[in-house]
Amino acid sequence: MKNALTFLQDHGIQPTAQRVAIAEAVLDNTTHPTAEEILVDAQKRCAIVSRATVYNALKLFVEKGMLRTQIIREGTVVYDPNTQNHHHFIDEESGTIIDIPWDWLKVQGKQNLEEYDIHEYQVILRGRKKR
Amino acid sequence: MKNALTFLQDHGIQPTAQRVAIAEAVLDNTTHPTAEEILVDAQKRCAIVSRATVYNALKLFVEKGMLRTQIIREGTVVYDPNTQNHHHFIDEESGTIIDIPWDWLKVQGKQNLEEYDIHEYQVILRGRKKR
DNA sequence: CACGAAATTAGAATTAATCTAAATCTTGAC
DNA sequence: GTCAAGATTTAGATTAATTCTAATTTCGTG
Repeated sequence: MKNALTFLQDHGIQPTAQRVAIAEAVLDNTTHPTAEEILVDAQKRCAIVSRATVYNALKLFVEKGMLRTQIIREGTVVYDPNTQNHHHFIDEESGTIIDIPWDWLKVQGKQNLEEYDIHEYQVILRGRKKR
Repeated sequence: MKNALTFLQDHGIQPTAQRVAIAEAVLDNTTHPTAEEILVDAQKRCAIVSRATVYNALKLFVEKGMLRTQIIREGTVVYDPNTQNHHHFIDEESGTIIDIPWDWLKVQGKQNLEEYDIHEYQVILRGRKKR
């Protein structure tokens, strides 16, 4: 369990009651929540938090490298506390987004892309999770 | 240059003046346009086309397998007339989305995903195009 | 404690997309 | 050819995600 207060400080972010609540709502959350979901969760954590503050804080957290956004769901941005390289699997039945460890997959053939300066990449997989 | 009328018929779609204009606007378009961009283009092609009709027609075209949607751009769906498997490169400077041929890249290690039933996947790359 | 900067806020504004219900075409049966 | 049934189109209302605005509150420092 990450300590939200320490985490904010480590990223050079002035901690406030609202930011701590928002950080707590997102830092250990592996479900790839939307801003709206984070708002609901943060409001449960005692602080008075407005929608605008959630959007402001998430934008700041991303700028400071504490979180990343992922463009994976139609119509809405999701937030990802996993800032390491990784891939994503999307369950087509439930919409659940699951992290896939970076070293599970290898992408070969990037020498074909010499016209491109690649900053980052990931594999996006869609299907169903077995059980 | 694909013939829009024939293309509609081949996909079991009743052709109308509006649908032909919309199909022409999207079928040879490799820029991954949004519905709004397709509306503007279709309206130039002489037919009277409303926004609702563009959304209706694009939804139908996707259902019939004539187009695919891609979730690549923040906040909006883009349409892709390339229904073959392929990857995407996104130029971070301009936002331009470029198709990368399927066989330029190989993804290895899918045996690590035996818990998952994979229907499709693609590599999404971000960076800058050199010139 | 006072002051200026930073943070928060409610609500308005914007944008993409969907919905609604009425108007307008087609098409096939006769 | 005529007409009803069904398909298509439409303007505008609605919804949802996000950003903006401008006023208020809180904070850190001297």
